[in-house]
Amino acid sequence: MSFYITCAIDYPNSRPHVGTAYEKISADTIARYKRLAGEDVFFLMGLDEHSQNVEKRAHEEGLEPAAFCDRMEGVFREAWKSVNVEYDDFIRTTEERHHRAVVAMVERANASGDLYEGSYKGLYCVSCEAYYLERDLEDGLCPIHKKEPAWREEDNVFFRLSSYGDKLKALYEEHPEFVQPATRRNELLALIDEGLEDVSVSRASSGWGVPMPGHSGQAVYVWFDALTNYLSALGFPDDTDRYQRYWPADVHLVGKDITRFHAVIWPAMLMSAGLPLPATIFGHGWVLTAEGRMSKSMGNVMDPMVVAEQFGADSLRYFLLREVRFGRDMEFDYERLIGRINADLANDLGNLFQRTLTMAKKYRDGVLAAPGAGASVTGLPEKAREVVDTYREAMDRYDLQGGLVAAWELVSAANLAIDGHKPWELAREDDRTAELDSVLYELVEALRYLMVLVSPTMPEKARAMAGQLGWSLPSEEWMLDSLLESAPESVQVNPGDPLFPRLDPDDFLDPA
RNA sequence: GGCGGUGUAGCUCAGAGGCAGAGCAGGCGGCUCAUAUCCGCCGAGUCGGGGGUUCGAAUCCCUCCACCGCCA
Repeated sequence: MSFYITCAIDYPNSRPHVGTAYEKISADTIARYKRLAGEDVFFLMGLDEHSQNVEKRAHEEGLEPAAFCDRMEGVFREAWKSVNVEYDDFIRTTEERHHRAVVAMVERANASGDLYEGSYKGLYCVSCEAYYLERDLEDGLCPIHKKEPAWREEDNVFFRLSSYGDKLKALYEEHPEFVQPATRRNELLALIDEGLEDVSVSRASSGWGVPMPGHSGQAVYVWFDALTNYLSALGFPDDTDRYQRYWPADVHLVGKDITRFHAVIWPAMLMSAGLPLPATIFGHGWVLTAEGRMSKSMGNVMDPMVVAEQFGADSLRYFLLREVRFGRDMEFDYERLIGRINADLANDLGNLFQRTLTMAKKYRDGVLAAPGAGASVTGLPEKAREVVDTYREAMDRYDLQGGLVAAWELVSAANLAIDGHKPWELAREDDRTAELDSVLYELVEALRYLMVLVSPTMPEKARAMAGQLGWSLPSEEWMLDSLLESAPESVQVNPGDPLFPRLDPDDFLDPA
């Protein structure tokens, strides 16, 4: 089975922040999980470069937009690398392959009779690249940028979104999973029920953008440009192998603020073009700070590279995914981050690894053989299988938090089993060596399961665990099914450095 | 203004007619393999307020308050 997952493409007019990274980390974790589950995964991200803000920013930097974007591509790629995000393709909307796809989508919509010329006039905020109604302004200013919008009137091309209401409604009803989480779906159903209005799909061109076919002086506006990236990365409009394998997408992962465009305009565009629809639009929550949403205009951004450097990329990833139910907003707070790292990673998981491997080393010189068939001594193998089921069930619903919670049930069970069986006592009793062998082996097996369950969220730490467990299978070959079927005959473990050192909050938090 | 959501322990939240729960934080105890870790025990919370239905309400109904989202 193939699995195609995309992120929103980002405006490169400023550096990515932790909020942007959250989306990529979530998508990366889903992609890695799907690979574990044995699926043929394609994971896409990229940049949305045709924005007037990008153009403006480039000129402020004294660069041509194209050169500026080339530079920002490096900045984004470096940021994603720093948080262990690995994608299969990186699409830029200024690429030739993308232009061809955009033109094809416009032509298809036109051939379906869904485009027409009209005139657009109103108050326009250049920063938002959007028109405002008088009543939506605050003291005559754009509510987001606090700038005065300018009166603008222009002839544009319009898309007949209004004629897709019934089809979208039917889509939502036949596929309740199309928009997730449910709260977003409810909002959009209400929106559709109120009646959709046609949308303008072109703008007067400054030369930066895809020229609107058949309308000189006009550039394709954001919908037909940006949304189409999901197709262009697959080679559309050519009938490529990639397109055949991966379209339609399984999930478009986007921020809750742009879920609407992905769940209304995008499927309408695809219907108009006669193309299959994606299975799910998932609207994730925002990363908030005490001052509100993390965003450039709030001036409260945190650089993911800096946070990853300070706390470890995988620890940051764990925190972001474990802290709240996926889909909801989360508050990014250093005290909480450190609390999670210490409680869950250092104390529970890290210490479990350390104590288990130390005992294996001390009592059996690190070499453990599989006990004969039969019921386990600790119950851990049975627990592990149960946890894997819960884990898969959660992850398949994109409940990334639930997957981690399930894995931690095994962590708890293993810590409990150690206290229950007291290997240090068994080691002193000559007639109980077989029991000690079994206990140690079952514990190490539990660690092997944990290594795999945790690998989508913490790929780097999973490799470190693999090293200590003497597990040499390359990460590409890690799969849940083979994990379940092939318990090793014997293992040779080597305790190493603590996986997650305990953090002292005083080292990170201001005494003030 | 319309639609929807939320309000439960110090904090974050789960529970959706049948004895108020989990994790974290805090307190006490136990263990010694371990990263001051792990294990166990410890909760006098008007379940936002008020009214109602019911043998029984965090849970269902009405109403009010506060906050949030979407739309206008």
